[in-house]
Amino acid sequence: MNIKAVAKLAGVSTATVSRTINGTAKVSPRTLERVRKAIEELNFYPDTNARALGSGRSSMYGLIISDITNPFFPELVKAFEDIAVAHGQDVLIANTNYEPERMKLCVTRMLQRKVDGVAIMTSEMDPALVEVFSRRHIPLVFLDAGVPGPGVSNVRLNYAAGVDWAMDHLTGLGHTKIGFISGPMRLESARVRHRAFTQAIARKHLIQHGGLVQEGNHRVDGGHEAMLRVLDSGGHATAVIASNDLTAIGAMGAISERGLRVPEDISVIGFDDIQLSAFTRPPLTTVSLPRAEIAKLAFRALLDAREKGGKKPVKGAEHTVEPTMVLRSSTGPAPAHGRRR
Amino acid sequence: MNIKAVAKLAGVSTATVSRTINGTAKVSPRTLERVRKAIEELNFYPDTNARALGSGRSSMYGLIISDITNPFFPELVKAFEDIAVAHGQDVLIANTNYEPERMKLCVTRMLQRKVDGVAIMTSEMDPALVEVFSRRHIPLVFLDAGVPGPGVSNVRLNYAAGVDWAMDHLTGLGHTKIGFISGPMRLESARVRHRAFTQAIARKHLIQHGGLVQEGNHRVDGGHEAMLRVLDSGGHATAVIASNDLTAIGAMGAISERGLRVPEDISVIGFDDIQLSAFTRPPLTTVSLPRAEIAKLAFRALLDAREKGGKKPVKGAEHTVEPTMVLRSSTGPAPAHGRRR
DNA sequence: GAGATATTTGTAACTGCTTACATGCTATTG
DNA sequence: CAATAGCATGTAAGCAGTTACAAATATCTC
Repeated sequence: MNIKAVAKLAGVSTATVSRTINGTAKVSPRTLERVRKAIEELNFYPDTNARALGSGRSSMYGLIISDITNPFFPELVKAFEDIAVAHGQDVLIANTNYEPERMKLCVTRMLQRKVDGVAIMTSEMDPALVEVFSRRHIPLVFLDAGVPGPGVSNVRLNYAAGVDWAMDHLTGLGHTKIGFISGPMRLESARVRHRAFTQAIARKHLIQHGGLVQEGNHRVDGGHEAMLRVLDSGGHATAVIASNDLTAIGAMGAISERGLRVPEDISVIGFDDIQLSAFTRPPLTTVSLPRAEIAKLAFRALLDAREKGGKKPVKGAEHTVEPTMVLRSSTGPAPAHGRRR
Repeated sequence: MNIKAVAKLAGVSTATVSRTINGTAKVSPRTLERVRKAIEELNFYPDTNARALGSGRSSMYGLIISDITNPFFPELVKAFEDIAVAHGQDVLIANTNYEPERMKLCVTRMLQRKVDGVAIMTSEMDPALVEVFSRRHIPLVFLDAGVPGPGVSNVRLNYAAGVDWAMDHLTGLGHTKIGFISGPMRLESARVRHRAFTQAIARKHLIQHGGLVQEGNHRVDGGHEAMLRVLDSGGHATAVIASNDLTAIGAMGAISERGLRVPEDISVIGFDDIQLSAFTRPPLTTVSLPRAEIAKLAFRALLDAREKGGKKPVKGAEHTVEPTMVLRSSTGPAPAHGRRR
């Protein structure tokens, strides 16, 4: 079952069949109808591999993430895939497992499959790899990393706005001793968030005890341990902002382990709004990063780079995604007389 | 950069290069070395699309799941992908979104890409689709669905053993009024679990109040509502088994909403052991379905079908995965004088 | 109605790799 | 040492499409 059979049945050449399938050139209504019917009758669909070989376009986008097991990603992946499928594209997903080493493998896989573009939604990025893709005119889009260049776009998260929002919320509730649990500081993305926090503190003219800022690892266990350090630091925190929801969940565990209550003794704010955060006890107040929108913008950036660019790569776009605040029950008024010990 | 360039540099034919890359035929050590060096020097890697076209094998497996956003799947997907990548294969993931209609689209995508096999880890299965694949000699593996046939394997979950385990645990703690929250009964997989529960009840000679079994939807909200119905049924449950962890989480929410405590008033057991279940309050006792093992068996089944089968499809295998009990803190002794109201 | 122009269709080269078959070369054997 | 077998390699025909270019047909203009 191939294009030749269709051509024969329709009484046209294979070129005409190809053209009607792809719409790459005008086909007269009469032949179009005949070809359509032949395709229908034979239940034909083209071999994507042959198509890719012939045209140089694989109809496939690469999507590189850290770890699908991290609850931040599934929604992103799904949204991306939905859009891609709607555009007749497939998606090749690759996990780096947070290992820069494994990133190379991911890149190789993408190159071998001749993907039409790659969304790199992780921070483990080696600038040398950008080169590899741009040399082959493969559009790239990053999540909050690097700078747009020829064929390279970026979806920026307005992290600072999210942090400001969280801070306003907390100070509005009377909190002044506010802790922060960062992600692993070796990641640029974690440093950005950390910086946003310290700037917000400065803007609010709050004095900051050193122990109120601790490093986590973006996972539950790291949040747990970091929170214990915050509690033991003598900073008398009445509120904590965690740089993602998993960290916040770990922090809440640590807090209740110490016999304190959320939010009566300590308020907690997370980041991301993973599904789970609606079902913790208490439900987590968090700054939502809209994954569907990120996916949409990322996909569009890749698509545009191809369409506008043609052969020559066009300057990539930069979009900014605004987070939104999701108020649930893990935040409340600062305790009247400071935190009980 | 193609195989011809390598052949030229190494001073051999393209056939020889192909053979050294794929190890499909003996190549003398001397030429092998020369070709290796040429490949290295040119930093060559073959175009997968061309390879697929030429050989008929795409080095790609399909993985059909319901919804990557369901916490059951990420670990499964990741394990499957890890193994596939280790075998030099890629994975094409498709979500059905629980819609049988969308399943067709998934299947078409798989066929167009000429996948070497498909793991169908979802219940929305139309037997007609099996035909589509088997006609093309594409191996299939199901998760707890259908029967093995030519080229069709199955990874079976010993759900009954898991339910028995949960029941033993609860009766051992003195519980006699045990509720069950099922998945959506239109799914075969949910019916299997439901059946396992009623059989276990019978085996234990427990009398069963009708209201103790309620239908959920495998999601948190369904568990929440179903649990409210259990509480209102007059069945005086002191323990509940949920057919997955999300359901159990919803149930715990409903319980505490009613001013009851887990596990002092009601014990709760989940199924799956999703990551999250370790971080609920209290941490959830659950029956773990080892996703990594499922993935491993599924992949192996597909691989074996190809290797053993050659052209003619070989009878598929059936493997059984045994769940294990994960004891955490959501289960405890039955309240001494029945449940307080 | 001839010539110019635009539109539709066909021809065939090309994509990069695999592989059946042919060929040449080196051991083996009686 | 000729005949034979076995091994390594080359030749070239696929695989199933796409697309540049040529050819054929239709439409328009004066």
